[in-house]
Amino acid sequence: MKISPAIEKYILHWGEMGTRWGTNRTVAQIQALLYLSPKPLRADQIVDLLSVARSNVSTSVRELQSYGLVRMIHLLGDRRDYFESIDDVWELFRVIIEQRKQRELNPTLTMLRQCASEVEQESQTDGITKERIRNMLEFIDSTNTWYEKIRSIPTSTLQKLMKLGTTITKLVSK
Amino acid sequence: MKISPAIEKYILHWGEMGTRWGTNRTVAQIQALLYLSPKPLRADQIVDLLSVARSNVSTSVRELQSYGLVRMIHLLGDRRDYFESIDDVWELFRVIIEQRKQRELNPTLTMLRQCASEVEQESQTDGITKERIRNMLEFIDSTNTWYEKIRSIPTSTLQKLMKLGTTITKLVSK
DNA sequence: CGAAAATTTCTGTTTAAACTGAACAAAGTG
DNA sequence: CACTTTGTTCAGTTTAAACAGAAATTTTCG
Repeated sequence: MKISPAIEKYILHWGEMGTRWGTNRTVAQIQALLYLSPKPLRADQIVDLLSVARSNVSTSVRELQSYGLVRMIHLLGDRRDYFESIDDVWELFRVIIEQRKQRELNPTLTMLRQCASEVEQESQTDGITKERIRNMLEFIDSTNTWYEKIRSIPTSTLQKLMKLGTTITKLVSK
Repeated sequence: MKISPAIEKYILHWGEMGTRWGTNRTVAQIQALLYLSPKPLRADQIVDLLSVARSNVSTSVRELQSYGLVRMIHLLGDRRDYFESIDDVWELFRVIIEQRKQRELNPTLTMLRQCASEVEQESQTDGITKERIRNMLEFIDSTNTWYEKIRSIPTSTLQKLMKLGTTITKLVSK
């Protein structure tokens, strides 16, 4: 595998986006590379293609595996580790969303529940403040339960739902 | 306004989450503070409450205003600037999502379209790679048009839709 | 117009994370 | 069982962003 100009552009962009999505550049670049690669790649190949340190690849790949975005595989008669990314885009984003739920939504929900209950005892706290905490809790709680319903829906159904768009709103408009 | 233990917890948590959402700690903390505050606050009050430098408040508040999350207001006979956050949680998240669309989705879509067209000319690039770029483009394109349909739906309708959950899927299940 | 108040801009420092390279460990191979 | 290959861990360096404090600017008002 060689990096063509178009592929390079993809990988570089993905790396930048990665920093906005809670990982670092290298991790995102490796994911992009593995996603685009028609064959699984070895660590030393990633080193060559992306010009990063061997140790960096080792830790980055481990991170990607822990997210469930990348799998390690082996070939018969070859003891080196090969890596491949999930290639189904829907599955890819399911995994990412699931991770973000675990790391962001759940802790926030816990915090808000604590705050909401603690703040009720605080007589010095303004009623508006208390209401806003309740509102935020309710909102995060809604998105959470919504997501928990949505995540089990098969990809094909989700695709159809997205195509529907605003057609559904007629059902609940009144 | 004083910072009670519960409010402090909220603000600190929000600050941490902010770093995962593309801004820095101070910006997120200020937004949290303004959201919880029953009255608009001045820069010097924010300095006291959060223990950050005046200059830091100045730039952070500007950033929040540029996002459209915070408004500057004035009181009669008082030339100092007061700041308040959007207090409707749904509106809050609409604005955040809109920003992220501008900063992440749109540029990615542009990049993918370029890549998809460029890569077609590259005879050295594997067919699988080309297909994966097309798939990613299609996916991002779908989420984009889906969002553009969704964003104009009034909050009340969205709330009802979210409550529906998986009930809708029956409509498209076959 | 000049002083005081309020805010912004700028420069240097701090901080946290990413990254490298070397040392180390483990796993085959002749 | 030495030697090579492969992969991991660790300590130190680099880098980029956040932040503080001072200086500069703007605004207001007597």
